[in-house]
Amino acid sequence: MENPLAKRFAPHEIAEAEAFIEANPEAPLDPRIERLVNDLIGRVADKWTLLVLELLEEQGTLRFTRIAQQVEGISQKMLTQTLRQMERDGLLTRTVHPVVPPRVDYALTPLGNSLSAAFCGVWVWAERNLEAVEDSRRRFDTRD
Amino acid sequence: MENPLAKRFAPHEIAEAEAFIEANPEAPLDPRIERLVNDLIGRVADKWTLLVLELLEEQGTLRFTRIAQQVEGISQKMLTQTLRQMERDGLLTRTVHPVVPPRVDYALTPLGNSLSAAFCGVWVWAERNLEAVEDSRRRFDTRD
DNA sequence: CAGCATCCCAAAAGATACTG
DNA sequence: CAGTATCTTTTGGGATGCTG
Repeated sequence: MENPLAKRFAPHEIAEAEAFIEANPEAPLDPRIERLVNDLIGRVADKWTLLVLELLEEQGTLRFTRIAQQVEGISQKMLTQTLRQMERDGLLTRTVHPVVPPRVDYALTPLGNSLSAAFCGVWVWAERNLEAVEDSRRRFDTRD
Repeated sequence: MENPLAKRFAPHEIAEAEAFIEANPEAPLDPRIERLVNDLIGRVADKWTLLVLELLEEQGTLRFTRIAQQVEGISQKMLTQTLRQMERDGLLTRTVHPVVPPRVDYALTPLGNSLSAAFCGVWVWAERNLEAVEDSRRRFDTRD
């Protein structure tokens, strides 16, 4: 199994931990929950996932080939993999139309849209601070 | 060179493009800038980078070994690499104290703190939606 | 068209040993 | 202590062929 921890909790266990966190924002997380959150962050804070997420957010429903064309540099294998993982995590829906030739549509779920919104601050940060970062990199590379 | 695009722009070129973006939020980005932003996102939206960022945000100045202890599962190689990249991007400072045994302190810069703040929404999203995601994964794994 | 399967190579990550 | 150097393992990703 890809993530052995993913099945150790009943939904109510997670819900209780969640409620506890909400009530005690300064309390340290349950290590198991912390690990699940870190795993989740690890999956969504992925280059391809982010690019697909933003593309679907901007353009709505898209077919496999359209996504492949617009996500620069992604291989078909990684796109398939990324889409499957996002589907598994509930970020998008995959709709297969029984026609010839086959047609498969991908679209964000409300959960996917909310994640995209959560990342908005990071995109804004990246655009706002691009110059500062590039400056820092130049300085670092030319230091004695 | 790690990123051949990183040195093709003078700061004022980037600044002008930035201003244009601010003035035309719906206009498509200059492809070169878009690429730089994507590269930057690719570096900061990295599992280890995020974990180190949050750790330093919460605990302030930390030494190498303290970070290694608290970032679960990171190897010293990846930690060194991650810290160097973050330093290069201007997210943190690395202070070497000339003592025996050696002591090296790491602390976020204002830029690093602002990135951490930008990621706040993502952490909140992950905690809030952990249960929904885990449910989705269980359903996906047990589908017919 | 939208993929899955397979093979292969390169790059990234991990484990371990060693050093100023 | 805070790394570097080295070696091994894992993963990423291109290429190709095949299928419903």
